[in-house]
Amino acid sequence: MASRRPLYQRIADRLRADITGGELPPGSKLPSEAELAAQWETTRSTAVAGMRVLVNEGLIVADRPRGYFVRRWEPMIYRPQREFHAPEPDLDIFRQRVAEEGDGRQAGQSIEVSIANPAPDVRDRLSLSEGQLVAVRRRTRTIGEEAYNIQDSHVPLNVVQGSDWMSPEDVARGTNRVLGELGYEIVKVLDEIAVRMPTPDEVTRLSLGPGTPVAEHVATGYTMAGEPVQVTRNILPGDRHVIIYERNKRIEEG
Amino acid sequence: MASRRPLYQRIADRLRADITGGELPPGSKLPSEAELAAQWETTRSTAVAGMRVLVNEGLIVADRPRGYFVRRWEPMIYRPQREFHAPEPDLDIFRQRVAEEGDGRQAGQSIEVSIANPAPDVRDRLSLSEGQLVAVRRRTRTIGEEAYNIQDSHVPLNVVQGSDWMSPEDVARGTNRVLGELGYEIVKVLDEIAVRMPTPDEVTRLSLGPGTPVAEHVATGYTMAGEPVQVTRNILPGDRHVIIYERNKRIEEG
DNA sequence: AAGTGGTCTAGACCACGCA
DNA sequence: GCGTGGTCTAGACCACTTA
Repeated sequence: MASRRPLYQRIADRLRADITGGELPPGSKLPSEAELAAQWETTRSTAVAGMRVLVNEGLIVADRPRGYFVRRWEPMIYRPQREFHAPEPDLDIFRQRVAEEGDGRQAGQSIEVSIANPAPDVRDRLSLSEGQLVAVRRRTRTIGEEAYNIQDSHVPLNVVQGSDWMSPEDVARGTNRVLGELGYEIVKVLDEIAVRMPTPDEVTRLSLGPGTPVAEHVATGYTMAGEPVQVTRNILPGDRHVIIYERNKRIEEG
Repeated sequence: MASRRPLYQRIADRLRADITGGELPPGSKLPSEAELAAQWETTRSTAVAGMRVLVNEGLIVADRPRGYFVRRWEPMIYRPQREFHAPEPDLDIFRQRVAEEGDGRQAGQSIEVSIANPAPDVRDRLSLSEGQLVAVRRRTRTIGEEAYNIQDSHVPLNVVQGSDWMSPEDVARGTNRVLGELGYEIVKVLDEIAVRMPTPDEVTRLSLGPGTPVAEHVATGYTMAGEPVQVTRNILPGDRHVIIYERNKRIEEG
């Protein structure tokens, strides 16, 4: 019997089918909890449980007190590879996208620089000994009021102390070039991408809705000598980014 | 006042702090719902709501009727780049990992081949016209009884019809080499990685717990002539994979 | 048999934004 | 003021596993 399936899940199943099937396109309004309770001859609590399933799947959002709506999906392109070439590559895509939309929202970023004890995973990746400090460059990219992603770069303090790397402003020539000028040109990068649910801190900083996972992209930059000099952690909300790479066979085999 | 924060969230906050702070290490048992309700002088329903928060964050799992436990995190390395060189690269890592664990679980895979109408996004990426069919090679990798990831490869039917590509067995020399032998050597690959919550179908196929996001990795392979010949979609559960890339500056600029 | 989480009922009061 | 979702209470019955 299919009716062994709990009622709140059957409610969710039905609405999910309507959404993926196109009967309820992105942006459209769903029945209210009270209406659903009536339709299914149950209480509001059970209807609430059904809606919660879809919210946690990232399919719908509650816009109180207007109601539930089918979520829109408009990801931005994210290309880790480009960062080698242009100083602020995806910020360009970023601005371009907003310009295209013409909705008056401004793309921007804010930068903070500080000195800190590295987190254990950063210390590991930079092969630092206990007590060694790092400079941290924290950048938040925004569109309108909304934060789009967070990037934290970490470099051993002795490498960048007193340089432009620590300027809390946009460095036009790119911070990687600054590292090069300091004698620490990055020639190899290791990218690690993990997928997880956000921490509560990330939820507030990125104003994430429930059911929105994040990609955590950690790029470790190495010098010619094979020494790690920079660890950059990007937090990318899943509903706003697609990560893109290109690979060429001949080059990789060369 | 901090007590403006809903009670069920304060319950979740407290337990989350104990988990991330190390007081409740991975694998340890949490209080039962009844115990929590008593401790916080509320009803079980509210305690349930608190636990649901942590479950949806992927921090804990309910192992009924034993109780709630802090989730363990043991990801596998996933390297899209390796696929150019070895035929079954991460399956090796796969087997190695299981061997290391020595827990008797067998790593394996099952393969199914079929002919189908391509999904719209696959048709797009392969630049097919309406009505053109594709061959689909669907592979599920397992450890013990548990599915670890799903891979669906799509190639225009006329390219691989009658070849080994369509054999529903492990092709030792690799399916990419088969494509090469057929005159469609892949020399460039575009990787797209999206992050989202799983569909109900994926939840059952991969036996995913709640609060587990997935990475959807779509690799489109191009021939020397720049024509797309193969679209491979990998679904990677977030709790079991870390995606790794390596980039070299000199090569990329060459 | 006891204890666990899973589901469900039938209510209640609240903050919020819109008409 | 009204309808929305957000939260909460005080119960209930169930399936399942372990002791």
